[in-house]
Amino acid sequence: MPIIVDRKERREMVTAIAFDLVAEIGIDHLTFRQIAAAAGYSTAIVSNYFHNKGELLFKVYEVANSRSRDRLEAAFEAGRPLLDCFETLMPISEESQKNWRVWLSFWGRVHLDPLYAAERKRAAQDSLALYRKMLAFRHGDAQGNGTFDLDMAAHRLLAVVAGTALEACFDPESWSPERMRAVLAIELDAITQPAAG
Amino acid sequence: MPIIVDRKERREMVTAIAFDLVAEIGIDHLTFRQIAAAAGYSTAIVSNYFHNKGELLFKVYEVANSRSRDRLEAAFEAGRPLLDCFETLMPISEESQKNWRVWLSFWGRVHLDPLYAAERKRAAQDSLALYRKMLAFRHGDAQGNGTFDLDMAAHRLLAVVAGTALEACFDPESWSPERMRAVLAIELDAITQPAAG
Amino acid sequence: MPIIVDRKERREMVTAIAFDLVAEIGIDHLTFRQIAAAAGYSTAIVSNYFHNKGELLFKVYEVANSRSRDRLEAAFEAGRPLLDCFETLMPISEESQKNWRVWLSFWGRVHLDPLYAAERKRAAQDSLALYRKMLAFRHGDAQGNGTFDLDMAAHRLLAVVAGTALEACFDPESWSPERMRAVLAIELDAITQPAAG
Amino acid sequence: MPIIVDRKERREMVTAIAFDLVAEIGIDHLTFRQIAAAAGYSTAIVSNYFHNKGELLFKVYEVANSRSRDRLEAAFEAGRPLLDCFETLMPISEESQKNWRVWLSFWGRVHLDPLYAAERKRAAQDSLALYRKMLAFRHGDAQGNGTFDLDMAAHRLLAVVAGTALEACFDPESWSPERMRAVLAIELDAITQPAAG
DNA sequence: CATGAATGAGGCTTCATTCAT
DNA sequence: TATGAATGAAGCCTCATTCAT
Repeated sequence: MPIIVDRKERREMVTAIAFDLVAEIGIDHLTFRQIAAAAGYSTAIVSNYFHNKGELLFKVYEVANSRSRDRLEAAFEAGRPLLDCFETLMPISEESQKNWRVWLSFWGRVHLDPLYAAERKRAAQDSLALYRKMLAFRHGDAQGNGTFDLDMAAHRLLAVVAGTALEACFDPESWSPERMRAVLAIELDAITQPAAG
Repeated sequence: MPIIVDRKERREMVTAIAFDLVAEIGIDHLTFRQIAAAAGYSTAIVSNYFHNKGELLFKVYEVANSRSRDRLEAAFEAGRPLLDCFETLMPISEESQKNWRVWLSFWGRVHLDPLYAAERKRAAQDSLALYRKMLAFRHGDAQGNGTFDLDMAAHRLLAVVAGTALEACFDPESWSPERMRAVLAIELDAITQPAAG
Repeated sequence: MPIIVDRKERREMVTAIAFDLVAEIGIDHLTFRQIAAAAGYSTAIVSNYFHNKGELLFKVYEVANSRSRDRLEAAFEAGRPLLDCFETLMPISEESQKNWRVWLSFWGRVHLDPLYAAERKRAAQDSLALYRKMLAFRHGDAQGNGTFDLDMAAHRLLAVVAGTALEACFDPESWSPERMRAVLAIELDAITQPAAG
Repeated sequence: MPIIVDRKERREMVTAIAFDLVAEIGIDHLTFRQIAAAAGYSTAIVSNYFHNKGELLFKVYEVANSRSRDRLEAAFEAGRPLLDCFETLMPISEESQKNWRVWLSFWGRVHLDPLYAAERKRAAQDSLALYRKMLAFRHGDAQGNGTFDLDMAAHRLLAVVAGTALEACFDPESWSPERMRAVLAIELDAITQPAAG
């Protein structure tokens, strides 16, 4: 009997390697040779587990979305303060930085490829739903009066989180972790104020 | 007597064509032939006016930055309300949408290429400076007490503007022009409140 | 106690499967995986029973020759009229059609590979011998005078049979079964006429 | 000004080279490298003048059909006897032999590719039309009575010509030029006999 | 100044074959 | 005996770039 390999596991291994490579060298320079070298296999390893390069790339993109979502949800489920939760999304830790580099590598094709467009939109809606849940759970009391617009709050939060992290990716000196945390804190505060939100 | 050609003008013409093509088909599919065909010249038109493809691409990126900056500054100089000014940056008009698509196409390489990293940082600093100026000029009176942190306000604004536009690029149905305007309006309000900002 | 496998039987099974696949998809697209899938075994089924792909392919070609020969001989031995006998060679029945598709797939390499050249020539000589026998047996009376050239008659018949079937493969609408039969009939008649042949 | 090249002429040059190579080494071994080497250019020469390999191959097949048709028609127009005309189709001359090798290389894909199927059928109908014309012109007197079936005669001739040449390709020793000529002669005679045809 | 024919490097992909189990 | 994971060679094709004109 030959070595039995868990195909799913192998796919995830290759995907993880590709994920790191995309973060490190970008999509353009991501070749079968690069992946094979990083994985310690021959170039055919990719074709063995994916129909083509495109399938692998899309998987990498999906992983980027699910990983960050998982990190955020885990922090929330652990009962950590909202500020801490959203801080996990900032490009501070190694993991989160890689995530943002991968995202930036792929976002150029979102408006060109319906597959990516759909996945990006799905992820955004997913985030909005989670944000609403988080805001409602922690600041449920703030919604005492009917003026609090939860959906608007979630949208504001999504924009602030995305914008802060985005700019921090490009100008980390101007956006120190403390700065990001301060901006998130003050915005979270503003957003959850009944009168304003 | 040689044919007199305005090299600068020609470069700008080619750059503008490349700009539109990047927005339309992305960097990956941008070939010399595409540019030549769109320009009505031979493929050598690129080599003749640029050292190589990379030089042209970087020029395109610079144009993306300068165009949006120009639009914003023009609106401000025209005396329009801040909200209107920042609205010009949202992916609503054809021009602004193209701008965002070009940005998204290039941002994947910012962390890989020091040239792009420097230009991106420069543009960010440039934006921050302009934002500070705009906030100070229009809401100078709001800074009555010394607690108003202009730099923090500019950073917040930068994040909100970028994040709103970014998410709107990917999920325009969820981010109608009205929604964008509403988010910008409420955030501008929050940011310029002496107590909060 | 090892598993007892009839190697010869297995080889024939694999060959038969490859035969059908060649007729269906052609040699170029015939892969180990295709064969394995059709046989319900792993791709190693081929390597286990043949030294390499070439050996299997040649076997398929031999089968094509022997099958058609068997059909023709069986019809003759059954005492059926010559016309009926040769009709079994026309691409009318499913089996015969497959046979022709396989032949056409392989004939392109006859002049490139001495192995195939030899087999093709052997099959042709074999056919000629059988045709002579058939003509002599059924129309022996027509050879009353010594002018009848049996060898020439066999050659003419070989050409007519091959040519009719060949053209029918490519333009079945123009070559209805009735047309084929009519051509064969009139040619058989002409060929076996003492004066003419 | 660069070297101006007649693209049509270049395409024909490459096609002719590919034609010879197909006859010499077969389709399977026909690679861009082979063609480039034979043409004295780089491998890109093919892509420069054809959209892809398939387009070139189909062109080669079309050339095979048109060349043989031209040879036959030229002989007929020159007023040569029918026997001489059809002799030009036999695999005797270098040119005709190459033609048959090319045909045999391609016929394996006729039933797999509608493009080839259509072209093969077209060529067959074209041949039939020409054969009818030739038979009618030369043996017009034989059609005095209404029993002569010109269409049937053309079909018979097509089968005989194809079958004779086909078998001669595979067993040239048994099918000497004299043998081919003799078979064609006797068949032409039989076919044009009013009573029989 | 402008052309476009030609190149060569490199990418993705397929597949017969090997080999440890 | 039978498996199927892994390989490596080779194929097609694209494209930025060069250069003679």
